[in-house]
Amino acid sequence: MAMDRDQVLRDAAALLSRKSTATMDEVARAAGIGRATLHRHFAGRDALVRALEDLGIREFEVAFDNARLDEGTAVEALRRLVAEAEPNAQLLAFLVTENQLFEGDEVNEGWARLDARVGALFRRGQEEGDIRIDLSAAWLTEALYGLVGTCAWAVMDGRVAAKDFQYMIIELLLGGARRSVEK
Amino acid sequence: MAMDRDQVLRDAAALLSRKSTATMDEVARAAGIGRATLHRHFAGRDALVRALEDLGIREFEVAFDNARLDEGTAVEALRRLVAEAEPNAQLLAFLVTENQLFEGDEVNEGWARLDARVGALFRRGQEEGDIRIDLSAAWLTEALYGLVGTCAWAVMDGRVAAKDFQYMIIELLLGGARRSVEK
DNA sequence: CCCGAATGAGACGCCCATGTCTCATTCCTG
DNA sequence: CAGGAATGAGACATGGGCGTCTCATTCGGG
Repeated sequence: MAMDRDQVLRDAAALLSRKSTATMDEVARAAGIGRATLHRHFAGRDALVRALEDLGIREFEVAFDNARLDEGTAVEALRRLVAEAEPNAQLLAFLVTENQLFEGDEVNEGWARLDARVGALFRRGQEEGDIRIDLSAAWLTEALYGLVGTCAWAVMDGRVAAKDFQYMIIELLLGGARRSVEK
Repeated sequence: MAMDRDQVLRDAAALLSRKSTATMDEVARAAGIGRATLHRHFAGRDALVRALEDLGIREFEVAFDNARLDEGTAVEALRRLVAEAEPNAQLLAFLVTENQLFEGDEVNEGWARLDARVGALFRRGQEEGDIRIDLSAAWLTEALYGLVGTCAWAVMDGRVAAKDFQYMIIELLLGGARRSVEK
């Protein structure tokens, strides 16, 4: 029928990224379907959020695959990763803040997988001597998520130009704000 | 009487930082007062959040003052700023995510003042030649907030040691993750 | 010591989002 | 073209949090 589960999830993500308290009715309208239909496919709001979580994890698994994190230097891989993640930055921003709600109870294992891949990437960079070892891989992982989410918000609010998304994140994350004579 | 408005706000902030959906009843219990008393002092949940916003802005105004943003180099001032902001990092993390809800309607002007001060600090650093000019002051401001919030979450989740708070933020923000031969 | 103000506990009623259900309609399928 | 499945719109009951109120109790100033 007209109902495309993944498209509905994407529409829901687009709305909830901006207004995390949106009603099921608002989500349904945003997706162009009836509230009843929304409930037929997602047992409830909770199930919808879980589905969004699954979608996000799937998207980022793919993004990670496309970024070929194992090829080239870790720095190069990181650049590719940010580029691949950009289309789903809003979804990430939503899920990161939403996850604060899941207080320990049954956190989706997918996040651990993603964390592990990002963490491994930073560790590889550290072993190769390209990434500082005084900043833990765990923190760099969190910081990457945080910066992506922050930049996604900044773009939505018009404080950062959309075209600068990748540059702002990568340059700050890798090079920092301080101006150095020679890197 | 026993009711200390500011202390109640601090208790509320401590709880809401961890569980942003906490009930008015939970907030009251966390503050050690009755729900009725809480309502007597704050017209409603919305008023409570606004009061928290005011508290946060006041705290950061003071933190900014204490950091003496105009003294020394911008980089030094930034270090002092992060140090001064640390005690209120959780509150900032809460307010930053909560502010996403205030969709344009009557945003507290205090944020603009704070933004202006941080932005001016980064611009000063750029003019002095210590801060990169290819990263806009607006983005650096957002990134600072984002990193502080992210690190606060990471500390709460135990992914970053509390004692490393300032170091992780300042070093990443200023120096970036990339290891350079000489700065 | 006394009196007034503030508090805590609880009882309501209200509102809104949720989740379920029905029924007419539309759409695909065979 | 006919039948069945899926959808949309709406009605309905429910729950939970919110806001208000009352009343007994406690605290503190005079």
